[in-house]
Amino acid sequence: MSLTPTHIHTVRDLFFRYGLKSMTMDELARQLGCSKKTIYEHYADKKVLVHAVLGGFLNEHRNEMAALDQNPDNAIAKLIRMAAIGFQKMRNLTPTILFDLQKSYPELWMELERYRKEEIVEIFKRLIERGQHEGLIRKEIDPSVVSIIHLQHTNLLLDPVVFSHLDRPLATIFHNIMEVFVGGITTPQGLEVWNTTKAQMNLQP
Amino acid sequence: MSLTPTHIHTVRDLFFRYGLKSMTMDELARQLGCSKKTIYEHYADKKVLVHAVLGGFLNEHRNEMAALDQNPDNAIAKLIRMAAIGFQKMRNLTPTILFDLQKSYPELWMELERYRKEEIVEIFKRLIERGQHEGLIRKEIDPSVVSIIHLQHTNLLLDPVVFSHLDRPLATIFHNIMEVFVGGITTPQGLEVWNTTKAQMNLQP
DNA sequence: AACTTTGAAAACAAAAAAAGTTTTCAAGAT
DNA sequence: ATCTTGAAAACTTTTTTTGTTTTCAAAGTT
Repeated sequence: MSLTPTHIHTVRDLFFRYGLKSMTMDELARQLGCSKKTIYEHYADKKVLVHAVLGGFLNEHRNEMAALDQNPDNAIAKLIRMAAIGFQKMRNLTPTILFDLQKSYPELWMELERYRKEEIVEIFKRLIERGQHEGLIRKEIDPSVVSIIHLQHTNLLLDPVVFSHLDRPLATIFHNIMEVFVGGITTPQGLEVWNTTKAQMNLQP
Repeated sequence: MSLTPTHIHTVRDLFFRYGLKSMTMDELARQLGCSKKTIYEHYADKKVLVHAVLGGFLNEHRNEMAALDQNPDNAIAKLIRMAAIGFQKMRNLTPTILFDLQKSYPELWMELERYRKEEIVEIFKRLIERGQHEGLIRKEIDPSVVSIIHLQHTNLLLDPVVFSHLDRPLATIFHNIMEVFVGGITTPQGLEVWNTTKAQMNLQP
């Protein structure tokens, strides 16, 4: 048996839904309808499997970001689209899986942290700089500082204490965060772009 | 040290957030800022602790139901309020904790199932009968059948596949479910009651 | 029709982790 | 000064999980 992409996607679902600890290899095999032997033929051990699944998740995001980076939108529009994708992906990261990652796969956890703190922040920093050249973002804004602020905004979604008791759709929370953030960094011209972009946007993909 | 109600509430939070398996006794002690010894002075073993926490959760619900049952509302209003509380409580039950319960504490899982399938369904059945006597619910409705339908409605909230991809607030989902359910069982007079009750209701407590 | 191959299912050993117990020790109470 | 308390940490025991191996039956092959 060959463990198709569909299978690996099922594994991701299970890991994300029940956490890495609760989802044992036996349970995984049972849910996939295959034997453990088959899993171990494709993945040396559980750690490799977990890395493959989360690495895939991260790569997906990396690719989406790269694709967006290609297109010829203005900086503000890009920034918003990228943020939307980031927020959308965040919601899959439940407290359980984050907890299990930190505890049992610290290297992978650090890799995810690094990805966010370095790669993503770097992309946003460059976007903000571009926005400044385009005259859409105010010159007083320090791109390094502000891109970290954005990272912290996305972090808020991971903390169940912050917004979840409000019982608002992610779209609403996203919208408000962007309203503050974009409003806070744009020139009058940039604000116009934000208003038109906003009108076109559809957060649920 | 005495493990105050605050502490036990923290334990509940941790169990609900991270699941029963990921939350080990060591981790629990660490988070509570006490020693395992202290925990074991109050609870013979982890099973007892888990039972205490989830028993408390269930009892809370039982008491809220009993309190509502006392007040002199009409059957429709009661039914809606009770449903609202039930839905509200449901959202705490993440896939992880349900999975861990079924796997590691099957007796407790069965007790929760029994509570919902017997006690709660019984309460709703009686309410529907009362509603029929009050002329608010149609006589063709079979209380036994319809109270089970309601149970199944609440079950839908536990399945992450059903509604969560919609990214709607619980309040919206609740409202729609009740719109269908109440609309489906009421007499014209009952429908009026539902419309006025609806206006007063505030789902976020 | 005998013979391979395949892979699920189950049994297994080895390793890891968690439960539960005991010891240590320092801070506060008596 | 002595006693008590309980966190912290060390420790043992039990349980769970991992990862491997074996069994066996169904499907395909010659």
